[in-house]
Amino acid sequence: MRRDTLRTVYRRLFDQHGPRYWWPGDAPFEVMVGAILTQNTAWINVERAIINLKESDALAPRAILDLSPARLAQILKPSGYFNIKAKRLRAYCDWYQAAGGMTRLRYWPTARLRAALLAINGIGPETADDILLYAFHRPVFVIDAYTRRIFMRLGLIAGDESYEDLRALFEDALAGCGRRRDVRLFNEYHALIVRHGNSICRIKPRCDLCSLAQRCKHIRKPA
DNA sequence: ACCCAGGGTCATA
DNA sequence: TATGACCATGGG
Repeated sequence: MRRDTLRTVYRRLFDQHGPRYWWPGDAPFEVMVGAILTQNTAWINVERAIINLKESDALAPRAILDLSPARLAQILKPSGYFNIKAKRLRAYCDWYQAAGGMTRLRYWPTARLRAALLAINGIGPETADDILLYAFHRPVFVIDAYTRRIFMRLGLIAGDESYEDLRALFEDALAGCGRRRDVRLFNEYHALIVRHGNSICRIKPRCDLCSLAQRCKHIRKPA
């Protein structure tokens, strides 16, 4: 994929939606929790679960580990898949705390950090990359379902590439402006993709971005 | 009454 | 390695 193509798409998205100021939520640990809870789930429901955690005074690894599995599941209920997610969140906290939290992990090189995240049960490539980019500020490009859909519709990818192939594709094409700027760009780019996939592209048959290419197909099939 | 959402794992073939 | 079942709530 050409660098200027990706930058053109970025500019279109940015002009259309403006800056996103991601990740929604503040502290790194809250980002991590959100990344796990948002798996195949609407963000609004994740927010409710995070509010529950805050109200239970449990938005911290130690506090989460102190909760019973049943109690944690109850707190996570609005985010769906609550039994699975309780287990995954607990597994994450186990690792996070054993590793010494941010004060230690911030010195880990990205490759090691990524491998460690992927080794946790319930943390797949997208969740790991969300955490790497938005909590650890590492220059990693997050690939999600929207990324595939939008760029497939633009005719820029086939759509059946592996996660790693796509990630390398985007990173290689976009990186190289310095670590700090790469992180900033990857952050905004993924946030814009989600924003776009979330509303406009789903509602309007042909949005401005999609008319970049002629192959704009609807997400919904005609009834 | 559908469809789907900012995925990931596990069991089969 | 490649599909399919499964997890589950809430909004449109």
